[in-house]
Amino acid sequence: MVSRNEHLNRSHCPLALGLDIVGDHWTLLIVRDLLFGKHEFKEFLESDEGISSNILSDRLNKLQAQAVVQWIYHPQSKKRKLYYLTEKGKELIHVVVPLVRWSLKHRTTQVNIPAERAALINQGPDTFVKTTLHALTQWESELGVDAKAADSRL
Amino acid sequence: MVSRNEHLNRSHCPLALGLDIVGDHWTLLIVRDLLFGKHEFKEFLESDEGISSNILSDRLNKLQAQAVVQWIYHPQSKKRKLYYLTEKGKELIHVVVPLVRWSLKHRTTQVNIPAERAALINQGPDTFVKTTLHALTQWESELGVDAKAADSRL
DNA sequence: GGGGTTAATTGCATTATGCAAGTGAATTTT
DNA sequence: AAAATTCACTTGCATAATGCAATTAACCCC
Repeated sequence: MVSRNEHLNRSHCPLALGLDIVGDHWTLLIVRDLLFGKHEFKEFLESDEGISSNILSDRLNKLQAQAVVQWIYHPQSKKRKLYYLTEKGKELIHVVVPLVRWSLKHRTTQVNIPAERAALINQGPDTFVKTTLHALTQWESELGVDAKAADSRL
Repeated sequence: MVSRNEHLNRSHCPLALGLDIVGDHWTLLIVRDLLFGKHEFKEFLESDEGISSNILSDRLNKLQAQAVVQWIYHPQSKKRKLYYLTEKGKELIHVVVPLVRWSLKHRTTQVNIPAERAALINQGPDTFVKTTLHALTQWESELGVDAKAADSRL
């Protein structure tokens, strides 16, 4: 497994602790996919970002270790895993949305957002957050998952 | 200079673009110091995080290239530089604060925050943002700096 | 039981980071 | 005005993380 030093010299500043979890190029992109309804390894791999499978595997492990992500087996197949965000993970939406808003406001290059999502963003950040989280809760109840439960595997 | 690939395969998702700028271990910690009134190379070096001088130098250059940071000479000395946040840079406070809040809410380890800052945080995020930004504007007017101006060096 | 899927893991080249030491210009001290 | 010190970097080098392609192992489907 690829290992990331979480830097022993680090202060105990909460920002530094947060950055130990999400302060890299890939982690929040995976969280974004999870927020927007992707659940499988293959789906993350095939997203436009072009993440490679070893990095994806490493980040999913680290997110599990931080209780941001959990998974269950696909109900129809033991070889497929369905990853999902815990409550802690879902709350990262409050970090992701401001970063997206900052990026949109100050970008110098072209950006592409799915039309449906752009429409939702235009209804304001609060509606966007509420709608996005509601869709996840919906998925959880269909799959019989409890995102609040502690992971017995940890 | 240390160089960071901004990953040519990247999608044009605004989150990915934002992460190309702030998606690493150090950048937001430097922004935090700038938000809280630090201005000199030496001050960043001496912060509790223990950043090394080559990385600090590299990140300050990248932040300047992204128009997040600018600098002027210290009014009393040509060998000292005073770094400061542009408007674009100051708006990163809307990313930093939610990440700190997330971290405080979900931390498993002890954190240390300066007493004065903890008191300010407890007045709520909006007051915290307002007070922090007001202090920066204050500094700017004392130094005769215009954070809104485009940097002619770019 | 052969072929295809899915979720990884492995090997290896490239890139980034961490640390110590060094540089050079600008100030301060003597 | 010479020497020492401060400040903002740079350089060299060992170590760690990343990117990419290829491979593996378990599972499912027929």
